[in-house]
Amino acid sequence: MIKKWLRKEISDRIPGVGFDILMPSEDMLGDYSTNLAFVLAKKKGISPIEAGKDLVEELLGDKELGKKLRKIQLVPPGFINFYLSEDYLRNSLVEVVERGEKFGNSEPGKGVKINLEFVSANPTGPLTVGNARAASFGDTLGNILEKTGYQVTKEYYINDVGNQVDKLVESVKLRMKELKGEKVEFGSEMYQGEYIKEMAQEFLDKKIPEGHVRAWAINAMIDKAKNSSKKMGVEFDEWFFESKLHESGEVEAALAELESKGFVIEEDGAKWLKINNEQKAVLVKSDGSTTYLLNDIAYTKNKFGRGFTSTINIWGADHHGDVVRLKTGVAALGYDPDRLEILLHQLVSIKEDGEIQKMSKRTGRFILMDDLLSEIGKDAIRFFFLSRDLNTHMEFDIELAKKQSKENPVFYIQYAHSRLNSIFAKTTNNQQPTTNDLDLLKEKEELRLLKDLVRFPEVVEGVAENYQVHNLGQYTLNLAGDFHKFYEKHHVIQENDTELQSARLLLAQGVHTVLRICLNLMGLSIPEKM
RNA sequence: GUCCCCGUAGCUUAACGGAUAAAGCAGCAGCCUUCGAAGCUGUUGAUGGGGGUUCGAUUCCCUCCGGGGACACCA
Repeated sequence: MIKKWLRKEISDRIPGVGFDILMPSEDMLGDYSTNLAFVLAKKKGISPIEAGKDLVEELLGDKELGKKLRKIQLVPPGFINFYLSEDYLRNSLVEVVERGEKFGNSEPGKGVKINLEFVSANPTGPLTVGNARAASFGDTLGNILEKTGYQVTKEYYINDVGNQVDKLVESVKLRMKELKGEKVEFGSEMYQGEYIKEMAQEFLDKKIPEGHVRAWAINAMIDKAKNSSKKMGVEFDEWFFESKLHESGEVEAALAELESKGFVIEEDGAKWLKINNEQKAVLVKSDGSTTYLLNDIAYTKNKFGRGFTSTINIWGADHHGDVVRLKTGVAALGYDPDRLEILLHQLVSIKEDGEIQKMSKRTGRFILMDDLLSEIGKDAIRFFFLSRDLNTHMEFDIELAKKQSKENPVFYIQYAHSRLNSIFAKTTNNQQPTTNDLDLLKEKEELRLLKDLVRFPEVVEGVAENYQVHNLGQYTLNLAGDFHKFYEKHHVIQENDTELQSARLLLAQGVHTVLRICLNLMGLSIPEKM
């Protein structure tokens, strides 16, 4: 990890100064650089060039540094640029190939248990595009956290209690009556989707007694969710039922604890959680039933009780108002609210006839994850979501998405991987790459690829810290692009130069390895041929 | 009314407060007699408006404009 190493080398020499290690976009400007001279200049009241001079001279005098760096330069307006030595880059390639799929594994998360909760859609309808966004993101974030040493449990919370499920059950029962020929009023507050009718028909065929419709309906919805998730390439470790919290008395216990600690006020026959001087939120309704808030507080306590160091919840942005409430509740129970991290993703809306429509399970207006999967495919969907920031607002135009799926950059990445396979398949003259002739790797495109590979562990650790999962997608695209450029210009297979072929084969293996790791982290398939 | 998010090239998106704002698609001009043209090369083209902080602002602050979302005894 060059970045950390540089930071240490610098701060050891100049303690007490805050600075950044940057990665310039232009090769000319170095592989890494620092703005330290600007910071120092300000502190001392001198020019950045003046301020950086001593440090650069000191660094240049250090022979140890010279093993990794070939050049250190102080350039106007005051950046200090570092250039990696070619030998260092070549030697790193050996590590990539030797570690294989484990390359980039690290341990900042060692011993930390994370509960990563995502999708958690109400079991009242099929999963939709919005859920696909959370699924793609959550699954990949989990994979990356695991690669950096965290122990991750991917969890799906099922709200199998409350108004919404009651309505679902009611809707199914009504449709069943309707199918039996009874005249029913099917109000607009009922769930309108076709799947309700299908369930009703199925339950009639199976002669499910009315008293069991509830359990059957919930189970059917969960099965649907499991199925869709699986097709998206997401396997949850834990499906957690809200009803469990009620049955075990954990909800009541949480309430009692909040009350005893003085955070609960009673008003209008309901019980409220004090948020601050102006705000309060209902915990127990006047009819005695509990709200999602109290349930969620009990749920979070339950997670901590299960030994998780922290919990990361991925929610749609429409729940942003709930963040403060839940954190307040959790803090009231005496937990550090920072142990509860809530990531919000902006909503995915549907564009229909040029109009933006809000998706709603109740009205039956939504794009299903399953439809998307069959029309566009898992890889294109996942990469579509993974290459965008969570804060990006998306208007999903399914026609456009279908058109664009053929041009989805994911194929660009997979193609690079297939091309590598072709190369390996052609080198049947059983030549195994050796590490002897790596000096032969000196073309611009080769060095570019080496730098990409060296940077990979930093990208992974970066995402594990800042949750900017799309950085990985961007990195992978970049790596694939650099490989395509190399491929056009230089040949791996060299009939008359076995040393060069050997060196390039090793480079090809390095790229192949990292591409596979990236594709796996993002849950994308790895076609050997295309 | 209060709060959150967004506004970057014709379109979809990038850019820890850093250097000449980066890609893909679309457009234009080229490249298949050597590992796969799902590729490569060249080219046109952008930070919504106005202030401020800073050595330096797409990024932070204020304001205006435009868009999305939340402000329930629904979850």
